[in-house]
Amino acid sequence: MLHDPRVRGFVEYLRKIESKWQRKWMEERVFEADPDPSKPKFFITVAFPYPNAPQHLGHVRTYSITDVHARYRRMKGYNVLFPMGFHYTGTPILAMARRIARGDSDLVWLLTEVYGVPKEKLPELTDPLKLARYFHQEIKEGMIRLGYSIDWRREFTTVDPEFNKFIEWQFLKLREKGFIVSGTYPIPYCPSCENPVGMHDTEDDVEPEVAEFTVIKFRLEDGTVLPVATLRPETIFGVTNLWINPDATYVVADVNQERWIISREAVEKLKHQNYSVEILSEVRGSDLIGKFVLNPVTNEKVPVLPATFVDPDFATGIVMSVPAHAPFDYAALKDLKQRSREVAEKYGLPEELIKSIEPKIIIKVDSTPKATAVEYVEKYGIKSQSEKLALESLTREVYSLELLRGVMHDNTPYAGTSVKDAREKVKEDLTSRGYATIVYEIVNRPVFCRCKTKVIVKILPDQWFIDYGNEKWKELARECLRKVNIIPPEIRKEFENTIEWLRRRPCARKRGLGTKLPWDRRWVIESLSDSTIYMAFYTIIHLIRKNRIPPEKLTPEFFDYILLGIGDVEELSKKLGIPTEVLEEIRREFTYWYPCDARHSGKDLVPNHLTFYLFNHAAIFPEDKWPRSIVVNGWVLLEKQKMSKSKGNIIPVRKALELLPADVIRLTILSAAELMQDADFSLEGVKTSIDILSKMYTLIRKVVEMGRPGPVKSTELTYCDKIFINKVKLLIKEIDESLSRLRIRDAVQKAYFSMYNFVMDYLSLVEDEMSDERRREVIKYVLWYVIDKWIRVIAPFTPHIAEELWSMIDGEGFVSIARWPEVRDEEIDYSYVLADEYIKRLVDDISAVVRATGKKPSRVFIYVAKREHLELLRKVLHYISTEKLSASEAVRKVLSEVKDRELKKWLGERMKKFIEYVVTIPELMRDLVIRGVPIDEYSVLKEGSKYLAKLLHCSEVIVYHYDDPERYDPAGRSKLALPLRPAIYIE
RNA sequence: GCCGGGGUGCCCGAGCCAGGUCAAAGGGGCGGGACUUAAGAUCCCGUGGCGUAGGCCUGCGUGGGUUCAAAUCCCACCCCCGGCACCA
Repeated sequence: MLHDPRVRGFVEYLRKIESKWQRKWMEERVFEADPDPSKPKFFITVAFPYPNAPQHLGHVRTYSITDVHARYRRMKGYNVLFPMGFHYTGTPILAMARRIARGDSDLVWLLTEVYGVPKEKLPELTDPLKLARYFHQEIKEGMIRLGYSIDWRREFTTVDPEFNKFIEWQFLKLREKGFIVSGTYPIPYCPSCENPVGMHDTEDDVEPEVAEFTVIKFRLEDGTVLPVATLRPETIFGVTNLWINPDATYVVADVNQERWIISREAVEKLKHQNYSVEILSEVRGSDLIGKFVLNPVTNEKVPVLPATFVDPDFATGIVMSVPAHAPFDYAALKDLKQRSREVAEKYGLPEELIKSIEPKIIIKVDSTPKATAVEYVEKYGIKSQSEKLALESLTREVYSLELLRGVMHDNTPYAGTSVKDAREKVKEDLTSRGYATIVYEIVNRPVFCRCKTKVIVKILPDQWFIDYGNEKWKELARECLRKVNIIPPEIRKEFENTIEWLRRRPCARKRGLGTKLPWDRRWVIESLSDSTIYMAFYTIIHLIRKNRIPPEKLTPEFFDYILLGIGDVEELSKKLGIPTEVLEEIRREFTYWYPCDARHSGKDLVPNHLTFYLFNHAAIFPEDKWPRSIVVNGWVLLEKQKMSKSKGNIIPVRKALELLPADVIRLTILSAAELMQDADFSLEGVKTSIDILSKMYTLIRKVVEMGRPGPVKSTELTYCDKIFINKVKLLIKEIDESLSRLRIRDAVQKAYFSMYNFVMDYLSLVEDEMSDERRREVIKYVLWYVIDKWIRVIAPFTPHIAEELWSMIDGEGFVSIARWPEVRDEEIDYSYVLADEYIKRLVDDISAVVRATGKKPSRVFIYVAKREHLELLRKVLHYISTEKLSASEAVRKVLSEVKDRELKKWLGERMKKFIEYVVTIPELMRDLVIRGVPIDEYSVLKEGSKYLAKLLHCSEVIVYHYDDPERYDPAGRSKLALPLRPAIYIE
């Protein structure tokens, strides 16, 4: 398609004009916005890019939608500020640079082959900051070349010293309010890399799942602790014995001043979880078999028995056995009983002891005490503890069954308590009394780090958290959410849920770029935490720079005054040595622009960034500075496929721009889907976009070449002209409505495709009138009227071609800042809209007849009903819509009201037909009729008979009143005429 | 598991929140026609079934229900996609 020379030519043409207009916008500072109290302001922002790699089409969507929104508002008369910054904060930039330094071949391939980074640039990109700057520039260039209407004077990065001071202020504020807390935090960790591991750092991208285990201290007679790890502490009441792997190696160790026996593998893990562990000696698992331990809760003495399913690499390597409620335990017990003699001999135990162990039921399910595990194991015919997979799945089933429907049995102190509650209570009770402690373990283990080391859990001490779990803060966030307009409304629920989910969240790390915690400089504020109120910074940074205010003067008092209006200007001025005018100017700029009227982002940021955005605004700013609206959009697919690095099906912005003009890229993405849906970027779509742009361009050019129209009197307009003009007006109004709700795809469809079709339809109807000189002038007038509006309407979507066309019609200034062609409802003459609907429907009907009969029409006769009949219809429709009557009730009611005998008879004869017909009138037509929009069927068709003939491909259309005595009506069809539905005869 | 979103004709995709020309917008593909030396582009017609007069029948994941009337409302079920955090 792109090889077609004509397409190629048009594409080249577009590219040429695009750089031209981009240059002009820049030169004339069209998008630089300063406070202007005479205009309503609109401050629009979008999640800033993270420059650890170039951008691809997925990013283009969010920014393009934002740009359309910005441009639309600008044309609607708002003073629009659309700024952009760059997010350097965090570790991915470091990781990227390190991987390049290591010569990671996958990454090198991705960068050079997919993203088109020149090979010779790579060495430079091993420096994180240079890497960020490099991609920053590339991304910025892409944005400029895509025609985004950004005020670049306000650009900043999150490592700028001025920004650091701003974030310091934010964190001091949060801390003042008690929203920053410190504590410990368990995290998946690679002991070899000495780093936390997330999904991206593991082999096969597995997300390591950390779970909290309760470790209950059973004790030998000498007080040595055998710690057993469990997810179900409430089952402590059903313990019959402990399990130890006889073949594993255990150690006796000093753990936090107690003597513990744990598996050798557990030693390192405990150390990473802040236990002090000192190994005293080693023992074999088998040496522990047969010993008795004391259950700290029930004070029962239970034996230690051997089980092969016990994994020494899991938690402490010791397990408590609850055969009634744990399938593994029951299976192991069964195994043991089967070879009780052998085992007894081997470990010197009384065989009776083994034989005497029976599952102890401690949980009721649906009010019946049940040995759930026993039931399941028997039901599924599990033969031995070595059937690991089956037992794991049974464990899950038992777990959820008992969690959901289980209640503690009468033989426990928690009788009647649900399993769910009992679990918490027992845990709480045991830990507070020192009978238990907490150990974390990776539950989906083994998970391996990319370096092949097994991932473990580490507890980070003294971690700093943002406490999104704080109930008071949550209430503020909920309030903030209630006040904000969410587009599209469907995702509001997700925000609501997120607010409820959120708990405290680590907000600082030891590595990465960013701002240091002001009260503890070892920590760097993490990226999702320094990006929550930065929109405010856009409003002031350019002034900080213009006035050459050094970062050290950007004290908390400075921001308190600028952003919150706290403090005395004179005093502050004296203290900082900044003139009061300057301080006041900056304060004014902030108060003019803030709050943010629209915040855009992809839907991935709803459960984190966007929700944090609400939280932080609610915490720091007064209500009048809270966000006004949030706009969320879906992904971009490539030929229906999800874009992914591994598939290599990523189209970087740079490459897209090499192939296609910006307007085409924009239009393709914008028209592919409505906001929340995934937009498929396909060759097909590209083709369609180029196609419609070129058709539109050719058409408008043709109109322009006809020359400017001279003066035309409104009386010279024909019925057809007026229909066309009013249809266009209505269309523009609809586009406006769609755009105001950001139904961009719908707006695009209408602005390009519907508009083009309207114009083409009109042209085909009037083309043969062009020979008449006067008529030609009028048509030109109509067309110029329409293209003037048309060009404005497409400007938000494809601004470059719009500017070019605008200059072709000698539009004033830039179309980018021209007025939107506002259409007030009063300006639309709906009688023409109704007439158009009427004609369309009639044509449809006639075509249906033609099709059904197979006749080729030469003459078409049309018989129209009378005005009084239309009035009857109007009444019926009115009753249906206002009094909620059924069609038949409404018709009957109207019939009863008719005084005129003729009319009554007319309706009476047609009752059944009329009722059936009423229901079938399309919505738009129905509304227009109810509103009393006038239409004279006879004159509409009379005036339009020539056009009708054209539309129907027949030689003549003859219109009669249905009761015209002179009418030609061989088939007697005229009596079938109903209001707005004339009778037809074809020959 | 928890929480969200969704299942529409050959395909993509509107419509469903405010039930009524909804056989279901708009594309795409396919078939036919016009134009052309031809192809492409463009335009017209058709695209569930039946029908020689604007009609009828079947239909919007499955099964029920409410209603004069349901793709649209209610209930149950099945299936698909996304998020679940310290990662930007």
